[in-house]
Amino acid sequence: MAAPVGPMKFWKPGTEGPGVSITEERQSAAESTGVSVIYNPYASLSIEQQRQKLPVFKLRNHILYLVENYQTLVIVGETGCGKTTQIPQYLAEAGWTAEGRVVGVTQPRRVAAVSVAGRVAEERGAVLGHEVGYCIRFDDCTDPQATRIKFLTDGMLVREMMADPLLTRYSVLMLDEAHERTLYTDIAIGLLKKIQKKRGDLRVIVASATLDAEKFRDFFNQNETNDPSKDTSMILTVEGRTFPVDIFYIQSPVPDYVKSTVETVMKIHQTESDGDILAFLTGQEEVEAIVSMLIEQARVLSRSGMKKHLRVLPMYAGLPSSEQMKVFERVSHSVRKVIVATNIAETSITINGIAFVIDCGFVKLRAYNPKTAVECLVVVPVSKASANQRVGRAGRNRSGKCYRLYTEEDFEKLPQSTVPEMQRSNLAPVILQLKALGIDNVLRFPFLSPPPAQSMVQALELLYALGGLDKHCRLTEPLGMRIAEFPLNPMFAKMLLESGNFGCSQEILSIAAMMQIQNIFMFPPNQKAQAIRKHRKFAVEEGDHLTMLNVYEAFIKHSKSSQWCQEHFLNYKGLVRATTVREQLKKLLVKFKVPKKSSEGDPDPVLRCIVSGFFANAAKCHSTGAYRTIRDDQELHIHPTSVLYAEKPPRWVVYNEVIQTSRYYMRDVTAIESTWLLELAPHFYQEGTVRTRHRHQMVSLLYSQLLYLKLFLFPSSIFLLFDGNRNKLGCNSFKGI
DNA sequence: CGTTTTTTG
Repeated sequence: MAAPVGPMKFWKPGTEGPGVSITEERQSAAESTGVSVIYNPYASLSIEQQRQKLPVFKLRNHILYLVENYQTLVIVGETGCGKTTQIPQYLAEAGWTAEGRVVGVTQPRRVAAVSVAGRVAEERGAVLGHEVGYCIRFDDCTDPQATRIKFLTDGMLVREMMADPLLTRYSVLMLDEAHERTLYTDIAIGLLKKIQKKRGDLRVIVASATLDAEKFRDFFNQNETNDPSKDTSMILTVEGRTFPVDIFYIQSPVPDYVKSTVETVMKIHQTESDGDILAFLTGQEEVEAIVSMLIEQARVLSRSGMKKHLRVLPMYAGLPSSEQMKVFERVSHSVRKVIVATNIAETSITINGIAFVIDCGFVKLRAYNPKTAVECLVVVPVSKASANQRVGRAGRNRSGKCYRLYTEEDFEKLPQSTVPEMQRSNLAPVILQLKALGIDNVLRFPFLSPPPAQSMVQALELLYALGGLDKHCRLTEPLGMRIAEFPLNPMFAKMLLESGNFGCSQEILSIAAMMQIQNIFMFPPNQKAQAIRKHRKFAVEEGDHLTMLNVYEAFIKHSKSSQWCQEHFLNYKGLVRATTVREQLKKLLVKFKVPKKSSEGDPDPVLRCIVSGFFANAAKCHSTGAYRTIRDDQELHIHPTSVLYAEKPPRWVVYNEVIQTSRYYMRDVTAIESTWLLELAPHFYQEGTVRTRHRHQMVSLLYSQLLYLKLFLFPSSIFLLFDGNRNKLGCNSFKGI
């Protein structure tokens, strides 16, 4: 096993060393997405024979026994063990779907729910949507009478609880990929724990990676005695079926992982036999830089007579989908594919045929500063769990190698797992959702990982300001309940609900829908200037909201033509999605009897309506040329993607969100009149100085949860990025009060 | 004056 030679030196940790052995690495590699069913080495066997070959089959009766006797089962299912497709079927065969009951399986991502449902339906010889179905936003493929095994996104499960708080139709719920700790998985986990107390018959199966198994078991265990025979939860491990992956570390730290990635790719290409390469980087810019460097080097190589060619492909979420599809294309034997990707390739997509993985050791994550209520994107070291997940992207169809561009010593210093999303998110939608589910005292909600107290305060303050909560922190009727019903952030929901009063619900619907889609404007690297010129046609001086409205209306006027989109460098799929989102939102407005009206081209009511939802996000331009928020005097700038960027800056603006990268940037910005703030949010802004008196009011709310939090808790000022950061989490969390 | 990790309802 020759390591690459030259400036890049790797070594494989020996079994005697401090490092983990290869087998251990594989065991701790997190589970794959449900898309893993693509690869099937037993395709020539009958479906029944294939099912029996899966590692999980040997444990079929054991699993059924445990589900029968324990309320919660934590399954540590390694990659390729077959748990996602098989366990629901075992349960159905054992009678858990008798008398109209349903076995539900949740997935964090839509595609996974659909593809696994398809595979299971096929195995059962069923038509998808009958006995086996799936339910994701915009696509309910189930039959209320016939469906027995139902795959759904965890977000959908939380939504279902609004109609049926005890999930009475379900006999078993399996939460797949729970170790990913996505926001909705965590909410579902807390809610299921509560439901189990009222429904002793409900069974929960948590599918997780090794690392978190005990945490899940202890969380669900209702046994308060020391007698383990009374435990209500249990762990079961199912071995996987993957190929060995050798891990190599770099000998000494590299100053520039971009350069090192390029060098490592070239070394692999020149010294290793067949097999595609997957490199993990942190962002679009890095990916594109490496792609062009590699193409350059590959040219030099082929000129010098190298027979084997390199096909270099970028992969990130912002890439047009036609470009994304290229990474799945098969290439001839004389070509080696190199895919340079962001963390999209870690869980969201699975590429077959990867033999070599290069891991730069960093990841770009969204984090939330609970003190300033600003989200930021930060590049941080990956967690061990992520690094192992990256390793696992090789070894799916054959043995492989993983090159880590950091030392083994540094690997050991990495945090065990990434901080759960719950602890690095804006909690306003979460709190509202919980309140709508009847959980009034959100402080006592069983969070698997409690979020920072300050995030709670921010969320409660915002919801109060929007009128969704009253001064006792209770959900208001009907406003609060209605805001919660929208699948949107509360500010958008409030804006929509107000749109009837401004006589512009048509326009606001289009704006709200468009704002949910990222990357509407596309910039193909080679035609960037041309694209910007085309985009300028839609721009208006009022700002991004009305610009997006223009785009949407033009799209409709041109009969939703994909060709028209291409000509104008617009994201066709995104625009189609905007129309779907708009339909869904429109139904809710009809339900709440918001009159259908148009301002007939008058921008004024539309802008005022935007302010009625986003008044809290107002900023003023100062003589320095920089903006500052009204709430906190925080310095802000207009994001370079805004149409107001490089224009004469308007004195007052509102924005949808702030994102901190190199500076604090406002995204989706619209010019407003300061008088509108006083007019439309008199409870939030005072006349004269336009300073907030909101906080003042909040502190006067006796007995409110908010006051409770404010008086008793230490405010946090540090971003919580890693679960391992015990001290910081300890002082910021409200657990135990 | 200088840019978007990734999901989900």
